[in-house]
Amino acid sequence: MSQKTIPTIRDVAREAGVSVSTVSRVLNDKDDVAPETYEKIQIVIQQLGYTSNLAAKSMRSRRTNVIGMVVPDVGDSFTIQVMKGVNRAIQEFGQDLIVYTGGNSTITSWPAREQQYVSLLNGSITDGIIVVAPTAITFSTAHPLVAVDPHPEDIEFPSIIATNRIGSLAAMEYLIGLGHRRIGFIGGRTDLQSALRRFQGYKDGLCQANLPIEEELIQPGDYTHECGYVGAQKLLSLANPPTAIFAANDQSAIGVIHAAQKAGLRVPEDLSVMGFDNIPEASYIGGGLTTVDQFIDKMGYLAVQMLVDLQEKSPRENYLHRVDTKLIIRNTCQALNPN
Amino acid sequence: MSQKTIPTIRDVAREAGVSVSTVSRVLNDKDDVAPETYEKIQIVIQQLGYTSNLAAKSMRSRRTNVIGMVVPDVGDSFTIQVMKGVNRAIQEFGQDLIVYTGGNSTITSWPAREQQYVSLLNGSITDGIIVVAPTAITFSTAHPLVAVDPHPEDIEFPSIIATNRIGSLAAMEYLIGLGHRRIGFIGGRTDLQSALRRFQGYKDGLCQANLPIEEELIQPGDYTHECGYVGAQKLLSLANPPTAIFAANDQSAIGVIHAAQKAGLRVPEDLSVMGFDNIPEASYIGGGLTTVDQFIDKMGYLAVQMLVDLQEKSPRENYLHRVDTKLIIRNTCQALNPN
DNA sequence: CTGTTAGCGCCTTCAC
DNA sequence: GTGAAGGCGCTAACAG
Repeated sequence: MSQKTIPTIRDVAREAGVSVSTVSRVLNDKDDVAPETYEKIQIVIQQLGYTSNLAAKSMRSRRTNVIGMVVPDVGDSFTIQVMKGVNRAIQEFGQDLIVYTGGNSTITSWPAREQQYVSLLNGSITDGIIVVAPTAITFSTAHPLVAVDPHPEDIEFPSIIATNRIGSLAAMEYLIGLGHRRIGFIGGRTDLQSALRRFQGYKDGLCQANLPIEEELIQPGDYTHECGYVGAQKLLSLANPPTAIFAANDQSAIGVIHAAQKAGLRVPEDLSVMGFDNIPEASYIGGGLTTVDQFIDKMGYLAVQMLVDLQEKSPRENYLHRVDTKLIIRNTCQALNPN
Repeated sequence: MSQKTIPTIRDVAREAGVSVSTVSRVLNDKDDVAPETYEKIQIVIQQLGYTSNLAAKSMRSRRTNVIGMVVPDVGDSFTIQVMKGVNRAIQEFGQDLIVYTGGNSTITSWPAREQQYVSLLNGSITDGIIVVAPTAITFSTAHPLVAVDPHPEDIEFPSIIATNRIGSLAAMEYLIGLGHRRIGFIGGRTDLQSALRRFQGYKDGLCQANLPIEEELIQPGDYTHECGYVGAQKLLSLANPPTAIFAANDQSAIGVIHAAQKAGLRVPEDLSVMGFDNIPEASYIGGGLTTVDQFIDKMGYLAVQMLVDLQEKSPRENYLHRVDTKLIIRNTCQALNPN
């Protein structure tokens, strides 16, 4: 808050005794500027503390080297993981990053606002944009766009998706391999693709082993700690309770563990618990939560990479990028002891 | 990616058979526009999927209702906590949020880039800005700016700081109250104000109890898990090892616990461990990490509140806002058993 | 090498 | 109530 008035390119020009365009040239390393002129202008820029106005700049020029990101909520753990990967990538690629989120929850629905934010940023401030968990089915933008974990099936933009079903299936195979036959499931937010596919993996896993899908073993959820806690309580109070519980994400798996502890059950001796996500906390829970890593941060990293690719080259064929999942075996699952 | 060409205000005007200025008026709910004209324009906007260009818009008008945030790293846990609070606040205040971080680590130093980002955003795209853990000592901006946990002492802008020293002192009083006399310390990043003040609290705590400050009990650190691990190993291999270790943040406290486990020590039976921050993971570590909550998210929330205040009213007196810390007693500290 | 001339898309006077 | 003109700060031709 030193100077109350922000210097413009014109101030620099006047001070340096040159024209605005010359200043613009040194600003963008364009054309050839006489070394002395260059020097002089640099000095003036320095002493005036001049910074080019992003708004004005991006209105005229093509490349801004700023990548945009539209997220539903900067506090969400999935989003945060993605951001970490994105952060890593922008440093590597020498880009700047703008994360946009709207708190202005007026009339419009989220899909509509999503689209609004995209066209707000992309092509004006940013020259490429990442949308996290988009629910909109189409975006109107002239600049590259990459979606991370999109909700709709029939999207028409490049996107990065996790192999949720496969990871979930692997988890089930592991549990079944340990001898578990009654496996409870805590669902995720049904409005998210990821949750649906994890659920599918659960069912496929049972099917594959010729085990029945029992309604009473399936609890709805919403990816929160609480739903895991509540769901587990219900499952554990069943006449014939499950010997293992598979939660659609780590957050709810933690809830399950807490519910088990509350009920006096030991994990994994009395109950095996499987999560999904491998969030940072996971390695600390009850000696290490067995879970499925879906490398969320890698998704963010890849998104940036795709964007940069898209900017350089023209659209490639490979529009859908799958990120592998991996079963992380820790200490919350154990073989069913035959009693 | 439906339409390849983005509609401008002019397209809307032409389509609706009015002038640009009229469209601008309905866009901003300015003046009086004939209801029918208003209606018609709204419809055209809808069907064209028009969104006003942020860059152009913010270049002309005063209020954008967008709050900016400049952060060193969107992946950093402190930053994330702050963002959570900010996110909560913007929803409440009906603002949008732009988080800016630069990966373009070219020539310039971080303080310089910090300043650059601020003037880049503020006044052009945003009409108020939050800088997290700024290291710059001054900013040139005409619009409100609030700093969260600033590094320098002699800042001249409104800021929100945690009462690090007091919280740290409380932690020490607690440990000493439990009977500990040899208390190890794992330091934090010395370039951060917070770390310095936590260290001060450690020393003050010892002083206050007439205990000596012993160099060998103090390990340098950098707020990482690893430094906690390494530091603890050194402390525990001392001829006369400490009975308690106070780490400058939770992350390193977790490292301490891991080192203790590795060394076959039980926490808290054989070693008490105290953290600082109360990050989400904290409640899961070893039955719950005893730590000091500095309500980081609250700092973010307050920052937004101050900003909005600053925008409405003129500068107030209360430029420095302290956020309380609170000792969170969990299960990693216990009374020294006299053996 | 450098200055001049046009705008980018939008908002804001000022007329009508 | 509405349109026309001017300009925000900047970059991209085009002249010199």
